[in-house]
Amino acid sequence: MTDEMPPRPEARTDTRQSLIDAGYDLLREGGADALTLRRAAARAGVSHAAPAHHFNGLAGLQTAIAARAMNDFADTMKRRRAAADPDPFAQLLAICEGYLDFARSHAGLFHVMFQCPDIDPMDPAFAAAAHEAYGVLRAGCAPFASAHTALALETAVWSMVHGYTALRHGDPDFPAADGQFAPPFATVLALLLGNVPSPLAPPGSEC
Amino acid sequence: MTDEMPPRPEARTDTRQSLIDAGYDLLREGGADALTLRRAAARAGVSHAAPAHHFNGLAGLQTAIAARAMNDFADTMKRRRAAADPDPFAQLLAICEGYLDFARSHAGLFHVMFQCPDIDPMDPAFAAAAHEAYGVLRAGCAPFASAHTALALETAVWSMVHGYTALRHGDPDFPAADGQFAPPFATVLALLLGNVPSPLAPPGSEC
DNA sequence: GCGCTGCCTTGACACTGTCAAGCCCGCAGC
DNA sequence: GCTGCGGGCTTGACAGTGTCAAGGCAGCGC
Repeated sequence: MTDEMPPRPEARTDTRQSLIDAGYDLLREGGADALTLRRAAARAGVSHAAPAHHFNGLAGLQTAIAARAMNDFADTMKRRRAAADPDPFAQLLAICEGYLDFARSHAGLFHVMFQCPDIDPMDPAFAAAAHEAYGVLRAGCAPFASAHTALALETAVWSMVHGYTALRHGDPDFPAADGQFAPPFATVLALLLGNVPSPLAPPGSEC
Repeated sequence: MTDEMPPRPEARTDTRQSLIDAGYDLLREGGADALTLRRAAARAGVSHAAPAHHFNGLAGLQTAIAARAMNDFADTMKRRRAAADPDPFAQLLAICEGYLDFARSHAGLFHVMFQCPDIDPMDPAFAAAAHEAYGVLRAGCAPFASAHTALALETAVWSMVHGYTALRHGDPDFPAADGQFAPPFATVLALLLGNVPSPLAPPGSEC
């Protein structure tokens, strides 16, 4: 049951949206385990079985919430970018820090978006939001890539920031597997970008 | 597994180990959602409440399983490395491919190891196994790093391979957020390593 | 022999997701 | 106007879950 026009779209989207909002808040306040169909229903003021009429079970609700969260995620990155120095490296770093920031302050949402084994990544709304978020990162990478390295560079940066985030459970001060603390992300990113063959390479590195 | 000696270590570790093995198999066969205290207990041939005497609830069992899985994970990487060309880049790439390989073929275990919000990453057995796994990757990175870039490079590679894996849900052929398919990991890794200031840099690049 | 200490079972509880049945209200047709 | 209908939602039930309390039972020290 997605967005194709049902008879009375308004009433329909009303409780549907309430359920998404309720679940969103549960995840934001209580972490990944706080989301429950029944809790979301109660908070939205409907009966415990109402969600089944709007979503394909728990996984469907999680997917819808993840789509909304992905939009906020993209907004967080954009906001950070807008507040940063116009220098390309600073811009991309700001985007990545928005990424880290969102993961740290919304661990529950982040988990549903990226680590929940049940959501449907092919869901149109989720895919569109993910595409939007990916676009922010892609745009940030563009100044560093030539045409034929663009995809690889985007993949490298996206993987790196995601891995950096996920491996420390959303907490940048979380020690790595060997007990050491990771260097700041800027250092890691510079290691990649400082050496990428680029039309706009940041201030010369050691070579 | 906790190493301090209880009165009858043998009997104790017997069912304890059975529970870990049962849970391990459940995850391997049925994915992340297949693990249940009761199912593990049934498969181990004990009552549904027995696990509570050996682990701190479900999270404790998950942690113990994750520790065992982490050991197998390290073994997978070592095995790949051993079968690879002695060239440093080939060695590190093989390690990373072991990483990807394990994630793809054991998605349930991978989820418990890295994406389960409930396990205790400070658990001694888990931490030791993670340290061991991290050591494999660290050793693979060593030829490319100078003393003062080592930590950053390890972090970069570990983050990159983890992110690359996680973002495609364990399936290397999973399209990225924008529907495109990611370049092979070797390309991405080369983007980082191909230019890292290194005592043993692979075939010269543009600088 | 006795008591004790751990391992484990049994039984119960609240909570979960999901299904089937039915209520209720707005709408189309007459 | 009334009737029939269909979708949104509720109610009620079910199996399955994690966790707790109580107790049985075996092995051990005394």
